[in-house]
Amino acid sequence: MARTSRKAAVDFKAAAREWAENNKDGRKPTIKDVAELARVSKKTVSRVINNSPLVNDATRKGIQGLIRDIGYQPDPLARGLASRRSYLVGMIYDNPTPQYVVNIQLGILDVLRNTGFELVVHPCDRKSDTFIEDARRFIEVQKLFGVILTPSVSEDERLAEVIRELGCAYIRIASVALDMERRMIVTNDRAGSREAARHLAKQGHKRIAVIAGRRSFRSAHERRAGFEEGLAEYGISVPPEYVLQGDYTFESGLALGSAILDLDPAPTAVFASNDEMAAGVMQALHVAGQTPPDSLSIVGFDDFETATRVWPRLTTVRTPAREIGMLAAERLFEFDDDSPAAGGRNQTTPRLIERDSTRIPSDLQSRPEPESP
Amino acid sequence: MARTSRKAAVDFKAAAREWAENNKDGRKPTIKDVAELARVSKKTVSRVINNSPLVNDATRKGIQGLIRDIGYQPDPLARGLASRRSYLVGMIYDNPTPQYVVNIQLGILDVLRNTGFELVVHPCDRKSDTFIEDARRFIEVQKLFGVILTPSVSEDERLAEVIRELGCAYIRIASVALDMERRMIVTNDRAGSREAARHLAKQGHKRIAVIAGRRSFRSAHERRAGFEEGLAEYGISVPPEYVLQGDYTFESGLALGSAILDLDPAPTAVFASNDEMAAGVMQALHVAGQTPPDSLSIVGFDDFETATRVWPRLTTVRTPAREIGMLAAERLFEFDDDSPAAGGRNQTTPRLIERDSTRIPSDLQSRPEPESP
DNA sequence: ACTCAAAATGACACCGGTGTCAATAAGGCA
DNA sequence: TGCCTTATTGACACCGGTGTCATTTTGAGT
Repeated sequence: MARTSRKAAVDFKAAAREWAENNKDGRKPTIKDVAELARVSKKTVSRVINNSPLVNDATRKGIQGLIRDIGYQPDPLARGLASRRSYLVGMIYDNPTPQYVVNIQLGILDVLRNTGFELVVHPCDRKSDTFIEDARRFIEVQKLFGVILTPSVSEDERLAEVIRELGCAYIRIASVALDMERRMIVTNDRAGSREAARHLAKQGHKRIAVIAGRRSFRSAHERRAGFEEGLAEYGISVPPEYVLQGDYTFESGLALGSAILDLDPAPTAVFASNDEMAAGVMQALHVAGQTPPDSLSIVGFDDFETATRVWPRLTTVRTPAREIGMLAAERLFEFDDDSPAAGGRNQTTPRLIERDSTRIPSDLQSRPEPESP
Repeated sequence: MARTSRKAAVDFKAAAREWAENNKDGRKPTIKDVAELARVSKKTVSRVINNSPLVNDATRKGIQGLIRDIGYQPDPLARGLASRRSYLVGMIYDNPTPQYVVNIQLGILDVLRNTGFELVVHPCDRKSDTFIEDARRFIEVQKLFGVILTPSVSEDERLAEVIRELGCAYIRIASVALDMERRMIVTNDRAGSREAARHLAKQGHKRIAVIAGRRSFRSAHERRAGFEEGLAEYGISVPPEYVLQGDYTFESGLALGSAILDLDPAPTAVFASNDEMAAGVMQALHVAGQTPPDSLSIVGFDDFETATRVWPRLTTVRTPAREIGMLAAERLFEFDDDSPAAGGRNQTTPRLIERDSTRIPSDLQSRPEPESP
């Protein structure tokens, strides 16, 4: 018979039965109950719960079985109080685009499921002069295990600094590396819009307008820069009068859409830095009685639901929001892990989804001129 | 000089200064610190924090000032551990429509802000056979202060029963009263779709199709019933072959949209039970080369973003999701309050938003026949 | 001044875990 | 076999609040 421990071996199965019998009133077991049934100290049970290597294997197995049998679950509040760190992960966001927020949340939750960690959502307003203090209090008071920052708060260096000061784990989701690699999930927006540009260029477009995103968002620069890079590969450049300043809202897209109609010479295509604005310019065309993409091809960015709801369906660049959420959560749990083994993927590359809002420019008769770079 | 307390009066301002001086290392104050500075017991401070009426007014004022001055914040984990109830509110949802989820969340958070409570999101899958157990564990282990249930899990009676057993506060958001009034936020979907019906009837439509929502959702029945009620006021009824069974998805709307085109005689209008399906129908028309609302008027339900992104913009019924979230959170905090004074509003009535997807049926020449009921 | 109920406050254990450090057991080696 | 290092375990205080119940004050009434 295998030796289990130097003390008289405890019959863990019997202990579980004992609990079942003596607990007719359905009290939830605590660590003390487990310890007594297993005839060990609370501390040993605690070690098992926390996967401490300082436990004899046989002891561990037995206690784990017992825990399973009687359905013990450590109290996160007590654990949090004692260890000064809760079992909560915060998601701090300021861009309330529903598609984005929800998908990131779902991605994070995919990873959190069954880990005992829970997700606490915390919207904020960067324009508020107390938002940093609010976030600090949130993190400090709740003793968050970690936080995930999404654009555009994720770009706030002061906030990041505060979080670092607090010693809290964090992951920043952004379109460019703003921090140590292991603390970032970067969505390669630049590569994505490069694809968008190539797509239009291949179709033969030459006169292409760009609707830029809100200046204060890094993604706005990345998307625009990537797009111009892509066009440059085909020797195309965007003249200043062809770049319009939007702010990522549908309304700005709508307004700028009609502005585009007044451009002379008229562009044959437009790249809107997100789907909302793309939908806006599409609507502007409809209002003007046009039927895209006949006179104007449109490409968006994000591939949120809107892209497939509008008509014609939007050719756009897909940002895998849910996957991004998952990656962020995964990396968050590796935050303190310095081993070279750690550090999984922390980049996602958006990809072009071709739909119906782009086509060969009307001034080209039959086929495009695919002048490959 | 006003008497403040029977003991030698404590100078709370001086106490605050004392703290500032002796705490160069920036330790966060605990209840013990406050108690010592105020020369009272921890318990008294605790009473002040919890607004217990058992504290002398002068004492209370002083301690409150002190708390403010030194920036004391009670530790939610310790409070939760001791009182067996955390400062977390859970939102349990299964309908991941981003618009809905985010707006409800924002509404709840509007109310939670600065209360010390935080929102924990918990999506679930009603089809999973463990979702009830999962939810139970979630609530029990986290010792949630309360939960807010949104459709359609909110309709699950077994879940509600489990929550009741746990003694947890809860509010159910649904389209009909499934529970005690004070535990419900009901969105009067029936009244909303009645409006939609009246609108079409007033425009002169007679042959009107209906796309029903997912059968297992109460809202599907309410919306359909309300719509038929509204039509009935104008002596219109919907023949069986005009009601199509959808499932609230865009895809079902798309499929059913082309089905509608095959109907003979063709309806002049269709009521889709939500915007997603309405958008689907609209897209089906576009695919078929039609231009709504020329041959077919469309009205949706929800007024999510999609409604204004499609072309023509959707006439629809607005459900004030954010407001619903706020109401739910407000009622949640009154859960145990039996006073008749308690119990604020717990109903919201959607209202019709007229846009561009409905018009006088083409077979009527100039003006509608507004046969008021 | 004395009595007593009501008002205000405090003492102390406890919530359910973890951190620290000491104590004990086991295995390797001279 | 005795000594020393390593592996395992436990004792106990403590995290920062709240619940219970006793104790002290206070103010009205006589």
